[in-house]
Amino acid sequence: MAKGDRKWRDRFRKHGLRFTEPRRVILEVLSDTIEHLSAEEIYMKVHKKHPNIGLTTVYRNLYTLERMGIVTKFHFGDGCHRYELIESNKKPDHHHHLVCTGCKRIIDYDDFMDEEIEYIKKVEKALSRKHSFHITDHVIQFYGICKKCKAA
Amino acid sequence: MAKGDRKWRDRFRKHGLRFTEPRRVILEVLSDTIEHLSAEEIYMKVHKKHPNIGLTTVYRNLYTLERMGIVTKFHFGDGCHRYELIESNKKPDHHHHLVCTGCKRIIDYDDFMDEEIEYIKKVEKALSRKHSFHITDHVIQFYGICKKCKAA
DNA sequence: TTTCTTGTTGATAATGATTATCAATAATAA
DNA sequence: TTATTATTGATAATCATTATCAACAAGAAA
Ligand SMILES: [Mn+2]
Ligand SMILES: [Mn+2]
Ligand SMILES: [Zn+2]
Ligand SMILES: [Zn+2]
Repeated sequence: MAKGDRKWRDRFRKHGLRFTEPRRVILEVLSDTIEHLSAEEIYMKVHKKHPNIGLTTVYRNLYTLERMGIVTKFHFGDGCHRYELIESNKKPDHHHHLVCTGCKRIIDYDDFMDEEIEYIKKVEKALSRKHSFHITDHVIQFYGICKKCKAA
Repeated sequence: MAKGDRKWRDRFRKHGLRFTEPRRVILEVLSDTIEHLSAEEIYMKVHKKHPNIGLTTVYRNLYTLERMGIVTKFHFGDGCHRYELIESNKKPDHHHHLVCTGCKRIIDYDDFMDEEIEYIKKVEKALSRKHSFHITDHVIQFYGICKKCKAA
């Protein structure tokens, strides 16, 4: 087992789960990309090097990874869910999205997070108080037209 | 034709479309609710008084209404889309959402819009500049546990 | 090691939401 | 009236996602 895999192994173990080959490969695919892949797309990448791993297994494990807090599932308005590693060395940790309604490109950003975090904290506090609502998460997405689509 | 319907009629006409009975009924259902209904749920309400109107027609017209800028389609994480009149006398005009992950309740809010609008404007401007991205819309949703679910 | 228990997988079938087809019908224009 | 075009409802089809289930593999117990 590769060195870095030890960490994953332990993490799965803590949940009473096993660190299997399909899981390793799925995590590899997610770690290697900057994109926001759908289950199908992840499956295709997995399939190239490991044609024996099935689509069902991909779906199942994405759900597992979600429950473990390793990946997040998004919905950007095309007909499917898209997955992203929560901690990746290819992306900012917590970030929001710009979604181009033209070409469906998704842009990660975290460069105005100071203001955003401040705002979010404020709103969360006020909303929690007013509606007795315990906020655990949020989704912030801006839709519009990207550079390339504007030019075209 | 009822008085208020004249306005709708004209609005459809401007798009080269006709103000039909199914469309009238769908708009009626959307106007009368405070909820965030799915196509299926809208169909059920429509069906009660007009059993001849089909589900396909509901879907088709929701799409039409969306393109006309009369309704918005949301996705709150359960398996379907939910529709809301953009201008309603039962709801704040532009608003954001609190989504309870326990009971799936959706709470509209617009009571911190001053801060939010200010923040959104700022971020939009900065993002537009930095990524040459023309922002036309946004989605802001807070997820968490509502009052009732907390108590239970 | 052998056995036992339990998590995991892949193939397949099933589901559920949404769309495409298409012939019949209704509204508008000519 | 006639011609044109929009709309509808029934039906079948699609697409993403889940449920089933028997075969398999990892880890624990003996
Ligand atoms: Mn992202
Ligand atoms: Mn709402
Ligand atoms: Zn684009
Ligand atoms: Zn709740």
